[in-house]
Amino acid sequence: MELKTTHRWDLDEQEAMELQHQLALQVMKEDALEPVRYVAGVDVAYSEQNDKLIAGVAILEADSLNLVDTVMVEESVSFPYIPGLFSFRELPPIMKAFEQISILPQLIVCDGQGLAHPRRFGLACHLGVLYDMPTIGCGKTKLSGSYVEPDIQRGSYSPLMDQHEVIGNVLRTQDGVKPVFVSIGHRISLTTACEWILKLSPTFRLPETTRQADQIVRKGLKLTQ
DNA sequence: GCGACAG
DNA sequence: ATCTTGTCGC
Repeated sequence: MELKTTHRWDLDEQEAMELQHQLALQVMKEDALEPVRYVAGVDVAYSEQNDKLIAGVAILEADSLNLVDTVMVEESVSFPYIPGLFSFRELPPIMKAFEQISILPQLIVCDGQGLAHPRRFGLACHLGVLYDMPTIGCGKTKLSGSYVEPDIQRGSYSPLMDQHEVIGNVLRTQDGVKPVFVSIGHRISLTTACEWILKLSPTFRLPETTRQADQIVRKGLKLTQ
């Protein structure tokens, strides 16, 4: 995949936050998707043994959820883990992985937040804006916002609020299972994003895109150790 | 000062 | 995220 904009990664904490404020203005919150034939899932694992990040991309056929392509990339850590600046640590290896995919997806599901971020610019927004592609953030825990527990049935959800602003949905993907935190990344509406996460999670708590990407990086982690 | 804090 | 064993439940 080709970048529309050049982007510096050698920033300090202050510069990174300022860049987030600037890029957040480019986030498109409405549906602007092509028909989705392929969906991508991304995940990153960390090896503290050699201080390396392993990024994995899984491409799934949207209707069957069959895995049609996988890519794995290993890279040295170049940015510390700071809540709120997550993308500056994980995006370099992720984008390196996307350079190697053989099938272009029309939608990307990220492991982490999108708009549900202190500066409204989580990893999913960052990736979406840089590639100008539809993205969804689907996190296992929340970063910011408050919510009431959604009903126990699959498909139930409640808004994730920051003051009076809806920044995402807390969505139950399986009966009686801990909900996930869904927020838009770029070029998609929150409603459509939740529909996709439900469609991608027919059997387990997390969407198949994330589960497949997670398998890829876990295997890579075993080879490194 | 205290609690919260994506992976 | 990763470090880690067993254990409860479908």
